[in-house]
Amino acid sequence: MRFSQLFAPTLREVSADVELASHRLLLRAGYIRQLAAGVYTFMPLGWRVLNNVSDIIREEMDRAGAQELLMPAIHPQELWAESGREATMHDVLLGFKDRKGGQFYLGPTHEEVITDLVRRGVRSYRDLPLNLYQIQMKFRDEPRPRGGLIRAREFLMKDAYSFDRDEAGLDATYNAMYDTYVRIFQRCGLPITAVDASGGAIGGKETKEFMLLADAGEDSILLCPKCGYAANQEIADFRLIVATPAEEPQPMAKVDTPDAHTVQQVCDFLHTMPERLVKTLIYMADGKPVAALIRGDRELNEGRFRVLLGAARLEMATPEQIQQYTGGPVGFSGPVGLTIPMYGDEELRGMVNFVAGANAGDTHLVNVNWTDVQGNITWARLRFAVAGDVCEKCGEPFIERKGVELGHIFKLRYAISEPLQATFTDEEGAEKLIIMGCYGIGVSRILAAVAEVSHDDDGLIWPTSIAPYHVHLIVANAGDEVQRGLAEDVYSRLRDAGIEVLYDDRAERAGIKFKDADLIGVPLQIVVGKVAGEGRMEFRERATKQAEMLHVDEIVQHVRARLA
RNA sequence: CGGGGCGUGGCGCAGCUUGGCAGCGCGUCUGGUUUGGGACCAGAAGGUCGGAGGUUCAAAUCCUCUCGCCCCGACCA
Repeated sequence: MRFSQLFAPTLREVSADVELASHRLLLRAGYIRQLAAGVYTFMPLGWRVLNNVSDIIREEMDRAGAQELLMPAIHPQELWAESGREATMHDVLLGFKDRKGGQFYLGPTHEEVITDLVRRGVRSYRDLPLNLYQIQMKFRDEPRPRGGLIRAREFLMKDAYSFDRDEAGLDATYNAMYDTYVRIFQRCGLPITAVDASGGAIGGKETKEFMLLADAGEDSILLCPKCGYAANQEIADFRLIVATPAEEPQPMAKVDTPDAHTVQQVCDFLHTMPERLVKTLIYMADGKPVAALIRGDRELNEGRFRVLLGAARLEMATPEQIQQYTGGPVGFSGPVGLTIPMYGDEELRGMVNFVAGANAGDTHLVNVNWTDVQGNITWARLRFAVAGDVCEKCGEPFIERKGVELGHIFKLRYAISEPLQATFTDEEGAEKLIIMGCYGIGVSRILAAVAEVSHDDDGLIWPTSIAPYHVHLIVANAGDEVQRGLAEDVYSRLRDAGIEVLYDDRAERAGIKFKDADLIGVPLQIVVGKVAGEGRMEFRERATKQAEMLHVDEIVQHVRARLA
């Protein structure tokens, strides 16, 4: 490709509020342009990288026996109603009505469509197993798109869905996908950490997320430096260490705490610390009120709480509901005198003389002890693990890191096949539900992820496997006949050898071309300049900036050796 | 959803507090000098100041509404 014909408008500067390095550099180097919040164009360079990533994914998926297809992005509302996910995923669904008034959604994911397809096409155990995938734009109305391609509303995704006869079949497919994912990320040059994760709204335990550890990430990951255990904070197990109380219980007392409805306000007012306070959160679990008790400085793990309750829906109570069930306003709830079911975080059992709400306006209780609480409390692990908590397996303190989720493999089991009644007939003639798995990769997010981990002050640095071109050839002075002639010669020799080369033939000053080359980040650079008369040129590596002089006759061989 | 910020030639920004001919840098075009790390000189083109309404002799500037974008936080009591 001749740079003079390439549509890659590079930018010297971008808006000051573009913060992430990946976002800024992809914009500056002309890979992407934003059209609307979380909606981007992939320009020729960006699209080439995306296609290289897609090719790697295809090769590895096909190797694992999966088959590619392409499903519609437009989904009839009825299908989403049938699976029950129109309600649970309502907030992220983007859609429209057609001229007859029919409601459609733009696919945020394709379990419904693929399961509908398979239930119509699969009758017998002889038709299984199946593993079908596609690479396609997904549409999600993210409440807050951010960080460029890291969280977009329209993004390219590889999604695969497996259909097996039984658990053993699903296990085999799941394990094969795990290995496939490891290979894919490795080939993209991404250091990935596979972590235990939660199945989100669908539930289920066997699921792994493939995370890039980076500050730009939105998920919190807990890592054990000793045994290698790694998990999303949503699910991380930890060993509880309860300090034995050194204080004698004091008599409970009521105190006025006007206008103090947050933990911090109460602490400021009473001159105490959040860890001396029991916070009482009122939730509605499938319509019934429950209370979660947690230390003032901790965060409730809602997912864990929901699973503990066995509830399908869990939401915070409204101020009106809190008044109704606790007798007090928001911000003054406490375990003393509460009559709704209470669930306490295990960590609280060792607390003495703590502070809690009095279930009355502008009032808290001090020196509360568990003997003051009449109702029954179910003790359980309710809070999130944090850095410093110790590993369940080996007792080593966790390290906490941010992670960007690039892939997710997940045993769906019957979560979709049951509501959609996707069944098959087994050897004995019995009708059984198909057991499913799903496996996603954020393809466009990989573009950002690689940019995030692989760049320097001058620009991007692509790994050869997904770089838009292999070689960036520059003619320092395009007006010089000798230089020009040699550059053209090198250009055709490289192309004849099947090497993808971006040839900067523009009549620009050399400095501009060097800057653009470093920005764009093609891994190998060749500069034809002053010594062109001797048939020699500079060969250099973008990542290290190391350069050597080579003769035109050895250039193809040399490039090949570097690409191998 | 809550809070904050920003919308001004293609891009990045100043001007707004205190209303009075719309500016700067980059880019673009023309001519010349340059030519290995985002050159220099001279000249030129290019903007209904996001949109609507209002106040005023006069609005980019003040007021109201609205749309868009960015950031922080999201029912944490």
